[in-house]
Amino acid sequence: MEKVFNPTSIEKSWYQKWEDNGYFQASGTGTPYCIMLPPPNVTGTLHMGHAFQHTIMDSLIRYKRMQGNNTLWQAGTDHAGIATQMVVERQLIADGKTRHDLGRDAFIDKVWDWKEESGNTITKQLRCSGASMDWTRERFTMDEGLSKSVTEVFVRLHEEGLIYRGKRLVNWDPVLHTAVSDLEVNSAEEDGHMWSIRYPIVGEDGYLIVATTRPETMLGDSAVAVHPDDERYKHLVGKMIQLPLTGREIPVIADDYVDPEFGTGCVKITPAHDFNDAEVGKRHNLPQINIFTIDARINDEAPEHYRGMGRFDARKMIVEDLKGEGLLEDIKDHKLMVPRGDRTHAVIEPFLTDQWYVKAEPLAKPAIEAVESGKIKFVPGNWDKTYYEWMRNIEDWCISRQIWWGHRIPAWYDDQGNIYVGRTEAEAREKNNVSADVELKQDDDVLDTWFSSALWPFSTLGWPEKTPELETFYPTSVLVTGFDIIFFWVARMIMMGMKFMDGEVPFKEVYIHGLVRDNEGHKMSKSKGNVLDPLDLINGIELEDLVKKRVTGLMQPQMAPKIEFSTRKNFPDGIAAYGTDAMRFTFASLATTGRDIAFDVGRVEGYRNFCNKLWNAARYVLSNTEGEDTGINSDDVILSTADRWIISKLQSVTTEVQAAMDNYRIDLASHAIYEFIWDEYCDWYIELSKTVLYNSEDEKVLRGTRQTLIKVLEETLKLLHPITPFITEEIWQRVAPLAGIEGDTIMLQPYPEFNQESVDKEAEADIEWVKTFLIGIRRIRGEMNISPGKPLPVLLADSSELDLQRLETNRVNVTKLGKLESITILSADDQAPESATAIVGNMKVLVPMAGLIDKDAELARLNKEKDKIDKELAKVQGKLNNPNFTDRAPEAVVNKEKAKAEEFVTSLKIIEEQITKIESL
RNA sequence: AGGCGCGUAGCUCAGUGGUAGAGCACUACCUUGACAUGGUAGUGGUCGGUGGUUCAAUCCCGCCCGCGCCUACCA
Repeated sequence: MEKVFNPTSIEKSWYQKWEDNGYFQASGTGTPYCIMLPPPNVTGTLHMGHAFQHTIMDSLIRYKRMQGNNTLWQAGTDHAGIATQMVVERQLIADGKTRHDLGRDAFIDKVWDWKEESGNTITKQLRCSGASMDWTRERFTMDEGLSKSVTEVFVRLHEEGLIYRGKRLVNWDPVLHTAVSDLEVNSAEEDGHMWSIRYPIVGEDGYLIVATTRPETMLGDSAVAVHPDDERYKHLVGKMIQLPLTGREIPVIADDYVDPEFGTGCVKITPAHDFNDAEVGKRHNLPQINIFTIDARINDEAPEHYRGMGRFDARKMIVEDLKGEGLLEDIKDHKLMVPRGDRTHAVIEPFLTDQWYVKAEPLAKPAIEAVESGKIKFVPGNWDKTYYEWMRNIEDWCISRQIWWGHRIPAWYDDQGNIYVGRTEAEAREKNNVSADVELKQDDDVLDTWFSSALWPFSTLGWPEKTPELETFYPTSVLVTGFDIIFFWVARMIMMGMKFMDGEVPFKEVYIHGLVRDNEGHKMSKSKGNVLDPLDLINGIELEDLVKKRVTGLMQPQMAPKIEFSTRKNFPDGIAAYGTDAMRFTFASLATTGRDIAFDVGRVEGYRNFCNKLWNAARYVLSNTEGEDTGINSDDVILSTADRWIISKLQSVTTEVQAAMDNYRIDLASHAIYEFIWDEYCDWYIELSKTVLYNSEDEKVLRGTRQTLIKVLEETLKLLHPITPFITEEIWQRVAPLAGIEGDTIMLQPYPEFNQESVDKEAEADIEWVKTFLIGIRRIRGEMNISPGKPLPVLLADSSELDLQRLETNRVNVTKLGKLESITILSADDQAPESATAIVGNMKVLVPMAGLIDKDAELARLNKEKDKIDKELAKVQGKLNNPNFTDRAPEAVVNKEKAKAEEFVTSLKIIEEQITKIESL
């Protein structure tokens, strides 16, 4: 083995081997365990969020697989309608073309080409992250089977009246020329103005003043509303208003919607361009006057000289014109919430169109109950509140999109505009008795991408067919996803799953993880220039390449210098090739529930070092066992105390890791293994094993230590494998034969189980004694500035039988590891020389000071120790002197405190004696 | 406006009703035959503030301060 762990050379080949050998496929035996991969955008690339999420899922899947479950990790990608179409359209624009130049069929061909070309990027990158998903079952939301599911669901919902077509206001993206759902609109506060406009009253001299943030919509006003109880305007209700600039007359109406306290208490009502106004309009039978084209330009409903103008230009002109007519009361600066499309960032326009909707409430009801009843559990639990909040106030879902890339809506129209829905055109005709000579035209629209995503848990398993996979793996075990798509995806999967799988939930648990942010807690984004690419953490990147990557293709090129500066500052040496395992371990250790993670590259480095530590431990083990007699298949061995101790400790860590994994606490699992490997196995056990391997001549003892080194390492590798698959496989391949284990891969080995028989409390206590002894010596060395290599004579005073017994079994250990020259046992009568002291229980470990130790330094050391114990003792005694405590606290707690007090008193006594002794020198 | 969450060492974060922990960073010493991507020892915290419950609160409850997110919004 190489001296230094080199991830690149290790990781190369394993994934291919695993995949080629079919290790990722469900075994067909054991309890079914299934995770659905949240399908990434087929034309996308891997980002930190994926890497984080996939680390969690892969750790769970590998863990469950090793435990003997029938595990399926369902792979696949999403067609991501709008996002993908935009990418291809952008490519066309580069050639000076639009999709309309190509026509629908040619354009869709082009998108498929692009999907083929780039679609493998994401799946290749997924493989780099070690994700053990079943590629043989890979699905795409627009492949044949899934498209069939989509049609089936649409038709069935339509038959039940749960999908309908309606004309109403939608969120319209004037750049994309499509409707989008509420969820695809993000509102944010922006600076704007509030214009107050005078609306003359017909037949009177006065006017009403209305305030608006969107003066251009006045062209579509149908009324002015006041509050019914507003005394100021009561007399005007029913009168008419001369709507400026249009020549139209509109009524004054009374409606509770108006807040009399706000502004003048008069509101212009524009039912075709505002969601609230539409409601008011409905109540008062007001006409909806649409004044916009699909580009949000003024249409022919408006006075001629505004026609064709963009909405923002029209706004300017209208304000000017009002000013010219003396109808502009005033203009104030005003902050308002501006809705923008999440893809285009264009201001979304409430727009009157015909769209398809899913009636949400009947579907939401059982979906709410599924969570209330505990059939679906959120982890962490508090996310159910978010879910309920959304589901209980759910609005009908607009599912039609006026784009080309997606599942075309299975509805046909005749020339009278009648609608016929069917799985095919033929079925649509048949069901509705439409004869063959009537010409039908299919709806041009496609479905919202999330419509097909909502079916993912059962469509990928073969629904509507009753496949064995569906039978076996539905309901799936856990869904791992970010809170940002609870509404987009999780809620809709639950609704659709309950609906089409006979009330069965799509998954039993939903593990919600946080967002991956940069090391300062900021959201990673191209425009901020703080994006990390998981592949760069794995493979490394030179500074210059990193800078280049971050500053090219910026929407705001003026940010480039700032980004370059911070990049050079944060990564002066670029990024080292830390490897997949180190990256995964980092994500695992940060995977605490319910919290975003601030990703610090320093952590990755630390865990790369951990990999190196493990690597070198393995190197030590192998170099001392390969070609040696390990007695692996014989009982003719003697286990040392240290052997029995580490085996016992292995049981604890196994329990701890399993408990953590079972509770989705991958962070705790990774910490437990980290500590075991570094702090127990490497720091203590390997060091203790050296005293055997380098000194013992007893073959049985040697065999015992050799086989313990091997066996514990082998088990530890298995414990760790779900988190860091590559390094564990690489080492395991060398270690397993020595451990007498057959198998082609660590992946399919049984996961370690707690074994009561291996628990050895006596050995644990013995090694604790050794540790205390050695730490005491090291402290004296460290604080007295005694060189680590200098052999020390040591005296033991007040030693008990047990101490002496432990000394005998561990004499070599303490001598070698403590670099002791000699150990002398003092009897009660012996006069101890002036010494530095360490305390092991009731025993004093003395290092004579002659020529070694500085008096003042030792006094300082002792006094520091004394202060510490004084404080602790005072605390404990305070408790014990409080009758409330001794009376009311549980006996066990009181006894514990008493024991502590005794211990402190003893230690204090020893230390005080020492202080007196040394002071008198 | 409503909801959720966070505030623990310089930084990033665990944690527990009963002596505050880790990684990184920092200080000193050490190239000892797995590993300097290392070893040994050490520095560092009134656990945001304030009341309450309790024998005992960093942990449970109330209020306050600061920060973040989500949902819905008054033209």
